[in-house]
Amino acid sequence: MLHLTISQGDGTPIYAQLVQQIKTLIATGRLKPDGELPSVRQLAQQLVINPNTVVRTYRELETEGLVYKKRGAGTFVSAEVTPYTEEVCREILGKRLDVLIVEGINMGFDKTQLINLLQDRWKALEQTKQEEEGD
Amino acid sequence: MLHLTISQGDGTPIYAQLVQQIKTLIATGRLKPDGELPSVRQLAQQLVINPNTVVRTYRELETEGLVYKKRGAGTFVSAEVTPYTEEVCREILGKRLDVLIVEGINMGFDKTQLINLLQDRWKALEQTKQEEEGD
DNA sequence: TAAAGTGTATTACACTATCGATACAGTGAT
DNA sequence: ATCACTGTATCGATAGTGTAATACACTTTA
Repeated sequence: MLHLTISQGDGTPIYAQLVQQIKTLIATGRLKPDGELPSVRQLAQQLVINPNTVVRTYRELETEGLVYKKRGAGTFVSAEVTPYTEEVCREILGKRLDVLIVEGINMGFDKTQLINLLQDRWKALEQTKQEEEGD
Repeated sequence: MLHLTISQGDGTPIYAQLVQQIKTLIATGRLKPDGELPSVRQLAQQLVINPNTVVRTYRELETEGLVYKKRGAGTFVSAEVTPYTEEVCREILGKRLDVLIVEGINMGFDKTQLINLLQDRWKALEQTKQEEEGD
């Protein structure tokens, strides 16, 4: 059973929380390509939310090419990670980096500090992956 | 007069677009500490939007400590950039970096590529700053 | 003090997002 | 064919968001 949690009442929508968590699971390899995700109803029951909310989560992930669905069978992690060209990926990530950089500068960070932070976070993310694999 | 533009009809709210643009102007030094921003009414007229939308923009910026307001006088760029401790800043930026890293991994980027992208964008941002100063 | 500028507060309203209830449709094992 | 499982589609209640209209209060300048 997947480690998924939601915080109700928090401003962020349930489906968005789930999208982010599942993305992380995929990125860190805890959800393998062609691995099956919980069914819409099962996950809904597990989290005590409406099946439609799970549907929306999966649709969002499908739009980004991270999962594919087989009607009547289930929802699975995509083997090919992304439907975008590398050029488009650079553009998307670049724009998001821009606003992050601006925040950083306004908070008094310099380039080196930001890069260090990035490296720390990357390491931490891989760390959690290792620990999970110890299951 | 500030170079501010908005795209109506685009999903992103006007006030959010303005917040981001003004943040960039501050981060790149094109708006100097204690420099005065356009008045609520003036900017509203310039962009053909409601003054309240500008009010919201400025309030957002004030909450983050980037500007301060003098009732009856105007809105100004803060001298001290941020009201947060470095620890809190790291936390905020770190969380945002986490989701960006996950996106990056899912798009097939490795750590080096992401750092390179970060450096490129940082350089580009400083570039535009230089150009503006040539006015 | 008067005028003309500043930001503030209140109210209204259209629009959208979010989530739930419920009925439908495809798939696969028996 | 049937059953039990998948995902799908549609509708609606509700709350929240984004923007506007308009009247208010403070400051500065003359």
